[in-house]
Amino acid sequence: MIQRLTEHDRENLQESLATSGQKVTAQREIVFAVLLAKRDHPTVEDVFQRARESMPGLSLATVYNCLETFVGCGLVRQVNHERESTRYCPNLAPHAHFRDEATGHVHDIELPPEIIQSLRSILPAGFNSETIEISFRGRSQETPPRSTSN
Amino acid sequence: MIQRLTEHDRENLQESLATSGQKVTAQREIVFAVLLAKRDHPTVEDVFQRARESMPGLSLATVYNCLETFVGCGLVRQVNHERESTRYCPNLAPHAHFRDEATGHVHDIELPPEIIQSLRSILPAGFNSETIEISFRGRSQETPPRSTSN
DNA sequence: CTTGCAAATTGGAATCATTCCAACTCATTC
DNA sequence: GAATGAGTTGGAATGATTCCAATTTGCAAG
Repeated sequence: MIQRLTEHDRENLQESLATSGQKVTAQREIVFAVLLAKRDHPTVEDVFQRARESMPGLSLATVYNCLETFVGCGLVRQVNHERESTRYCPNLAPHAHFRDEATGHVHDIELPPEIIQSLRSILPAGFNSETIEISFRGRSQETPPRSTSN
Repeated sequence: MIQRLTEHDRENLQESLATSGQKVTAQREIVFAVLLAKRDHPTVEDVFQRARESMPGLSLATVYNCLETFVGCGLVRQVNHERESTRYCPNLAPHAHFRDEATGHVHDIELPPEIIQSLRSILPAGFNSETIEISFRGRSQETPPRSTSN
C-alpha cells in the first residue's frame, strides 16, 4: 500500500516544515501520507507498521521524530486518552474526540465556535488558555458514521 | 504531618468502599486523608511521599492499589494531562482542569451545568457519552486564587 | 566533482510510570 | 487456633517514550 502525497498535501507539508526551518525528507513524506491516508487516529506503532510497507528500512525512532516535528509545526494534533499510547490526527479544525470504550476507536466531534467561546468564558480572570481539549468517553451504537472521518 | 479523617470523611470512605464490597484499612485511610488534606492534584509519587510521613512502611504498590480502589468506587477522579503521571483529585463536583504550563499546577474550574448540556448536545446521534473531560492548558497570571482549592 | 557541514535518521540502551506477581500479613469465621 | 480471603508488600516485568552516539544524507562552497 504505497502512499503518495497529492501536490496540495506535499506543498502543505513543505511549507509548514519550512516555516520552522525544516525540510521535507522521504521519511517525513511517508509518515505524513500515512496520517492522511487513514484518519483513524493511529498510534505511533500503527504509523510505524503502515509506513514500513512503503519504506521497510524506516525506524521507529524516526516515526517518533517525524510526528514530534509535525506536532511542533502544527501539522497534526496529538490525542491522548487516559494513559494509553498517544494517537495522531491530521484534522486541524477545532474538534473534540469521542473514544468508544467498546472498540477503542476514536471519532472526531465537530466543535461549534460558540461552544469554544462559552468554554473560554468559564475561566476565572487571570487564566489564559492556549488550548482546550475535550474528550468524551462512552459507546457509539453504530459503526462509525464516516469511517474515514476527519 | 499526621493526617486524621473527620468523622464525616471516614464515614464517606467506609460507605463508598462498602458498596463495592471493600473494607477500610489503615493504608486506605491514610491515602484518602492525604488526598483530602491538600487538594493539589498529587501524583501517585506525591501521595506516596506524603503518606509515608504518617506510615513509613507503606509501599508504593499499595498507594497504586488504594487509588485504583478509590477511583473504582467513585471516591476520587483521575486527571491526565498529555502523558504525564496521573494525578488524583477528590473533588467530585463536575469540573474541568486548567494546567498551568509555567508551574505545572492543576486548577479546578467549575463547570456550569448548561455547558455540560451544550457539550452533550454536539454529539451526533448514536454516541452515548458517560464521561466528558475538559482540560485547558495555558498560563495563569497570579498565584492560585484558592491555594487549597478543590 | 570533492569536501565539509548540519540536519536527519538509525538501533539500541535508558527511563519512567505503571502493572504484575508471588509471598506474606491480618482480621474474621468456624 | 486453623482456615479463609482480602489487603499489602517488594521486586520483577512491561510498555511507551526518550535519549544517545554513530551513521547517512542533502547541499553548499570551494
